[in-house]
Amino acid sequence: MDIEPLLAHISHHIYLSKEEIAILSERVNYRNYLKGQFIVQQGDVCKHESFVVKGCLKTFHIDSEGQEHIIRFAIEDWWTADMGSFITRTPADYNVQCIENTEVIQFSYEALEELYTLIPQLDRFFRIIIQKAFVASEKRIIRNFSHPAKDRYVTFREQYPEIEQRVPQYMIASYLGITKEFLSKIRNELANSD
Amino acid sequence: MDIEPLLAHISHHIYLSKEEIAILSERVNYRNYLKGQFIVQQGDVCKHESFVVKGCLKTFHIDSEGQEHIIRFAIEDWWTADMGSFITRTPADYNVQCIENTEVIQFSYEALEELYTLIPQLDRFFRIIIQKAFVASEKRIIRNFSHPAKDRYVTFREQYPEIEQRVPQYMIASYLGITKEFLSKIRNELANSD
DNA sequence: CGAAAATTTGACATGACTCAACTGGAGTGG
DNA sequence: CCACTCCAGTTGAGTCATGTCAAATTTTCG
Repeated sequence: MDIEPLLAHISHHIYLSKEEIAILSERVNYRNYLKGQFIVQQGDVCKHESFVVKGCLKTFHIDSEGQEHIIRFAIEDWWTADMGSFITRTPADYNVQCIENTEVIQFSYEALEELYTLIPQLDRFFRIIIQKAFVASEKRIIRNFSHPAKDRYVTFREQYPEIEQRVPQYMIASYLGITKEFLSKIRNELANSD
Repeated sequence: MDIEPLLAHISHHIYLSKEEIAILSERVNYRNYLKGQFIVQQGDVCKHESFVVKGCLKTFHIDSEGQEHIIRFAIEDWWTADMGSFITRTPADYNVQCIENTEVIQFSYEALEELYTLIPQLDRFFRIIIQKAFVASEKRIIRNFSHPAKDRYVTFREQYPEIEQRVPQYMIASYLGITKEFLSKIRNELANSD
C-alpha cells in the first residue's frame, strides 16, 4: 500500500518536492491482482498506466486465427498498459494479464492528465521513459529481421535472465515470434552443443 | 529557411507564445541535404533530431553480414534521428540517409536540452510525439509476427501510399524484412490475382 | 495419486532465402 | 541517335528455417 517504490523510480529521472509527492500520492491507486487476472482486455479501453511494484505480467495480442502474440513482459519497476488505447481512448489491441500475483500502482487517464498540468515535470519523466521504450522496440524490430530464432533466444536469455526464470517457455517462444515446438528444438540444440 | 512548417506541426499539440517561438527559432537550424547524403552514420554519435520540411529519408542498420535493414522512412512533417544514440550520446546503430534532396530543421542535443528548460511545454510535445511512435513500433512487431509478407506488403501500401510511390522497391522489401526477390514474387502474385 | 499443463519429439509441409541469369529503362557519351 | 553501361526489377532452381499436426513424455499442483 506504499507508493515508495514508485517515488524511488521517478526520482531517478526528475526531482519532486514534498508538495508534489503529496499531490501525486492522492491521485494514484495501489492495487493487487491474482495470477491469471487481466488488467486490460483486448476490446476494452485501457483505463490505467500501471507501475509494477511486485509480480510479473504479459502483454499480448490475439490475432484473427486465435494465436497469442506476446509483445512484452513487465516485472518490478516497469510500466505497462496498452498505451495506444490509453492515449486515444479507443478499444485495446492487447491484453495485459498477470503471470504471478501482482501489485501495481495505477494512474487513470483523468488523474494523469491532471497530474501533467499540476506537475509539468511529469511530462519530462514520461518523455524519458517512453523514449527508452521506443528505442528498445525499434532495436527489437531489427533483431527480429537480422537474426535467426536461435540467436534471438540466446540474446533474450542474456538480456532478461530473470524473466526467463519466471515465465513458462511457451510464452518466451511467443515473445520471440516462434512456436513452442521450435523453441524446444532450439533448446535441445543448445544443450547438446554446450 | 522558414521554420513555419515546424511551428505549424508543434501547434497541433501544444500552444507556444510569441516569445517562446522566438526562443525556439534562435536555437534550431535549417539545413539542406542532397539525395544520397547522410544525416547520421552508424558509429558516429547522432547530433540532431531532424524535422523534415521537404524530402524523404531512410533509417537503416547494416548488420554483421553487410545486409541493410530499413527500420523506418521519413517524409514531410516527420521526425528522424537515431534516438538511442541522441539521448545517450553513444555511437549510432543506424544510418539516416536522404533518398531525395531534403530540407530539415535540426535540434542539436545542447539546444534541445536548453529548450526543454526554457519551454517546459516541449517535454509534453515530445512525450506525445514519441508515445505515438512507440505505439506504432510495437504494432509493427506484432504485424511482423502474425502476418505473412504478402499481407504486410498490402498493409504497407494502404498505410503509406505516398512512400510506396517515392522509394524504390528494394527498400520497401528491406523495410518489410524480406528480400527484394521475394517482394517481386509477391507483386507478381498480386498482379495476377486482381 | 491423478489430472491438467507444459514440454518434447518426429514426420512432413511451406514461406522465404540464395544465387545466378536475364530483362528493361534511364542516362551518357561518341 | 545509336551503343553502352548501370541500376532496379524479375524469374527460376534449389535450399533452409521455421511451421503444423499428432503423439509421447515430463512437470506441476490440487
